[in-house]
Amino acid sequence: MSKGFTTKENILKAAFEFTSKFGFESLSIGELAKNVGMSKSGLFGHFKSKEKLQMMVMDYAAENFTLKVIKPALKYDRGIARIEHIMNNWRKWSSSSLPGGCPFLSAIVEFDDRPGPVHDHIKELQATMIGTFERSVDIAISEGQLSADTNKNQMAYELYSNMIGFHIYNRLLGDKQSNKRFQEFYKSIIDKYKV
Amino acid sequence: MSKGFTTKENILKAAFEFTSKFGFESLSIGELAKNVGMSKSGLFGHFKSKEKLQMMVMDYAAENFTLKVIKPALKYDRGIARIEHIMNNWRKWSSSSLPGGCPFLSAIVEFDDRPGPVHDHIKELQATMIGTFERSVDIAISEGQLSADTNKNQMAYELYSNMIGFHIYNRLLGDKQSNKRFQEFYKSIIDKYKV
DNA sequence: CTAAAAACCGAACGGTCGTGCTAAAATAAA
DNA sequence: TTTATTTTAGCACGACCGTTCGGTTTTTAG
Repeated sequence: MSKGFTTKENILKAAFEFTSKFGFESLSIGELAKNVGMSKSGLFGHFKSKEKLQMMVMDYAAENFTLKVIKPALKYDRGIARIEHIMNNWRKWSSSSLPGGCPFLSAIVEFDDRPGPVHDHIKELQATMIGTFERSVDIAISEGQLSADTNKNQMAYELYSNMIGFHIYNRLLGDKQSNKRFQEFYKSIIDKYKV
Repeated sequence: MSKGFTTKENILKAAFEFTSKFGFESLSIGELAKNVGMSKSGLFGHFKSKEKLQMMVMDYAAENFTLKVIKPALKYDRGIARIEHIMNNWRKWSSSSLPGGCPFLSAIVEFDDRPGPVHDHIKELQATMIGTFERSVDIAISEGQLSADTNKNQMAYELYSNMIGFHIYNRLLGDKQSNKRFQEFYKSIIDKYKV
């Protein structure tokens, strides 16, 4: 019960890092086995298919995201302060904590045209994630820090867009000013909805 | 001189559509050959490597983008009107003209961690594309429609982010309101910089 | 300590991958 | 029409893919 769990966790960690760098399509079982120092079939035994592996990697990434981005922000005051911490944790997560690019973004572009369980899984994870942002916006509204007629879905969309834009500017284009772009855009979004 | 060009164009068109749906990583020469009805080696002869093929598909996509998004907008007045047409053409291109997802976004996430000529190529193409937006912003400034202290790079970043956000909301999440989200965000960005 | 269960390995399977080679067919140039 | 050139097909290659199976080792439970 214990050994299996440990190695599975090791595998998922390695797979998470690999996926961050090279995407889900390139995540091969043989290569992964080599990375964690075990046989292909031994590794395969932990997941009954590659699809299951992919989905578990997504779950692992989601847990990592929650741990590094959401949870630390919950220590701060409800409202704008918490939103700001979420956004900054997110920015740091995607720019320095990850060994490569955002695995969610990889999953999104790789599976948005491939119907199946993996597609449904990443879609659900993203919906959940966005739901979290919407809830944090909602809290800021009920705390009276954002104007009462703020559309939480719209604002979450805007915050989300800024994040993805930053990620691309920072990672692909290597724009040294991407942090500044992100911050300035964030501020203008908040200002727009502030009371 | 003529026959080769024609078939090469056919191949690139099919590859473009395939890539839009399944990404560059999944673009295999055998599958592509099957799609255009010729042999694997016959197709391969047109491109001396898979990397060259990938880069040519990117060029094809860039031409398609220019043709469908940029060029039609040039018929409209310099300034905000032109920016608006670019953004709307872009939105339509990514949501209905393409058979699948945005091939540039695929290229970005698939190659941002793989150093090499393909990485450099997509990076250059994206920089050029963003440069085009920056120039259209610059025009609007010099026409006196946007305030003189508008940071064109920042504004282009914001327009770009909105576009990517829309693409993901629309394609992966299938959000019926993504068009509205996009339009509203666009308007607020323009308003912020308008004189 | 022993027996049951879980974990792991090595080999092999049918496929597909990108990429060469050679030769035939189709096209263009003369 | 003949010749030169380009285009295409067929075949083979080594490598890797996900997956299965049988057997060995290791871990757990009683």
